[in-house]
Amino acid sequence: MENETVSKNFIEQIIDNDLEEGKYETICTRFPPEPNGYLHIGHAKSILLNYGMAQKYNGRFNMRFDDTNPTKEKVEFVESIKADVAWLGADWEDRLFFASDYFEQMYEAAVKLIKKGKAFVCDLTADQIREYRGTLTEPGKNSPYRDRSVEENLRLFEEMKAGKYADGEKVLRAKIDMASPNINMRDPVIYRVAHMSHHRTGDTWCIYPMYDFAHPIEDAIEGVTHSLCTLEFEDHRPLYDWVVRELEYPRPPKQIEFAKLYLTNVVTGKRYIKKLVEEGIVDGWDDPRLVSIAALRRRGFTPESIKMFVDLCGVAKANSSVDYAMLEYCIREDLKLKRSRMMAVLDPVKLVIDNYPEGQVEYLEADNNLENEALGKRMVPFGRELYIEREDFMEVPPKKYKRLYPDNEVRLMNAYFVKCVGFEKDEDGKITTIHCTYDPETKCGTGFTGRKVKGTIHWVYAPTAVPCEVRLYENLIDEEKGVYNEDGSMNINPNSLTVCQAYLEPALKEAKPLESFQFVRNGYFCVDCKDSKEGAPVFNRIVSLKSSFKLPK
RNA sequence: UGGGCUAUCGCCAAGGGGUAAGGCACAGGACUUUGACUCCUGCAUUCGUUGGUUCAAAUCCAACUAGCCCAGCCA
Repeated sequence: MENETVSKNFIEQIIDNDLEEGKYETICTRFPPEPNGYLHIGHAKSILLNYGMAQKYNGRFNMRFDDTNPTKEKVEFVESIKADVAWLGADWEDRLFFASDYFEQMYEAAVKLIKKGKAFVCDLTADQIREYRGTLTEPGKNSPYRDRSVEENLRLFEEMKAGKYADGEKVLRAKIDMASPNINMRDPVIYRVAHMSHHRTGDTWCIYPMYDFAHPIEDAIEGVTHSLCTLEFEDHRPLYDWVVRELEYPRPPKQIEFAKLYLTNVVTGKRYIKKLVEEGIVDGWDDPRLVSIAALRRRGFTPESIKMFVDLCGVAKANSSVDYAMLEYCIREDLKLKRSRMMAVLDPVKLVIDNYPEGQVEYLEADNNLENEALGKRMVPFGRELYIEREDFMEVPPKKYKRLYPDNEVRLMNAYFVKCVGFEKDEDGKITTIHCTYDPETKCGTGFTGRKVKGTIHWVYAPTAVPCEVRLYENLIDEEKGVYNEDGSMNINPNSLTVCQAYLEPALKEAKPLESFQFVRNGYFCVDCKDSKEGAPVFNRIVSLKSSFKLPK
């Protein structure tokens, strides 16, 4: 129903059109990563876009590893990519494919091209091929091997396959047009020799197809109808179409390009992440300050929030960089109704209720989430000695300050009104203890309306408080200066990670890895899936709450 | 100086001849057992620039300008 007013993006318009014209009965999309690294937020856009289109049009979505270059690929990446895609909720059902499964068919396709006189074996070296290719402004010139006979090409290609030639000695090239203004059409290499063990096919092959040749074939074999990829492949589309046409596929797939997703103030470049890891600035490619899928998961982002984010960003063909605040908005929006709101004190100072009986403990009822009854209630211990947030008390309050200060009364969330009657300092002037009196009449839930207070603060009962490590993350990058300098260095924010020794209410001790909560006024937190040991969990701050009152420092 | 693509608010982004949607961000205000949430209100006389066609142009035409991508036997 919310889609009624939302206009269709350009890809949906193309699909609508194709369906109307009867080009395809049902559509099929795919996510085709090369297993050569970890996935990040940019891949999430491609995954959710491809999957989303298949869903929307009741079509199919394939998972396919584009493993045509054994020099760069590893099985570990296959597993991590599958896990990330599944976590995001893109369901490929039983359609998990590998380009390497099609090597035989690709070989046959190459032979077909040779027989049609559309491909030839070339003996030029890599350097020579580059020279012959021409430049952006000058046309290239034909390879001297371009006019070999079909028979000779067939024989040579067969020998390439049989392992008669060393790496780089010969390649198979498509015969198109060396004078094309599009460099991709200047007799592109479509097969190269690489004596290397492939992570799936082992040593069966020593020739491997190039992306431009392999990709359209993969799509065609699987019956992909709309092959969605990023903008840098626009120039490759004529070649994609050429391959599909020359190979005479009956229902040719169609390549559609969209702009990559960039985020402001984050580091996505692999070599930069490597540098950050080496310098010890982050603790790995899944450090919660990074935006790899694994990092976002570890930080506490949900698949739903990432889906919302991708949807909000939209799809278009203009290069753009989305404000990080948009991602933060999405996770807040996703978590606010479905997670419990707990009390945790990040920077504790002791509060003593002078008129509360020493040694007495009572259990107070608290809603886990005021707006979501389904999350239920919990009992929170309360007594004479509490911890409250250091910033919730000020000896000399600034204007509009609503929290605790001498003679002011506030509500202890889920408990009673307390009034500040004094405080203690150490020799450095640091507040050590705050003294209050409480009013039993004002107990939460009794419907007391006798008087009102302006502020509400959170607390934990000191004797049962759970000490715990809490990590607060901020932008990894100094916002003012941008990510990179001309010299390739990065503008790292020195305060991107702050570790607090916090106190949690007892219920939080039971939190499990990846479980997330809202800590009242401190934001959303998630149990670190890596660093949570037995005893108290380690919490990562996912995102802070918006705050319209800034404490003067 | 070759080819391809792009240009609408601080950031995304609709709109494709009939007089600028929406979201984020931001700023006010209301409400409040979180200074959160929620709820109101405000936020492009103007669509890269300049001309042209038209009763009417962000939308059509022309010429500019700026940005991104392409010269891997990477994907």
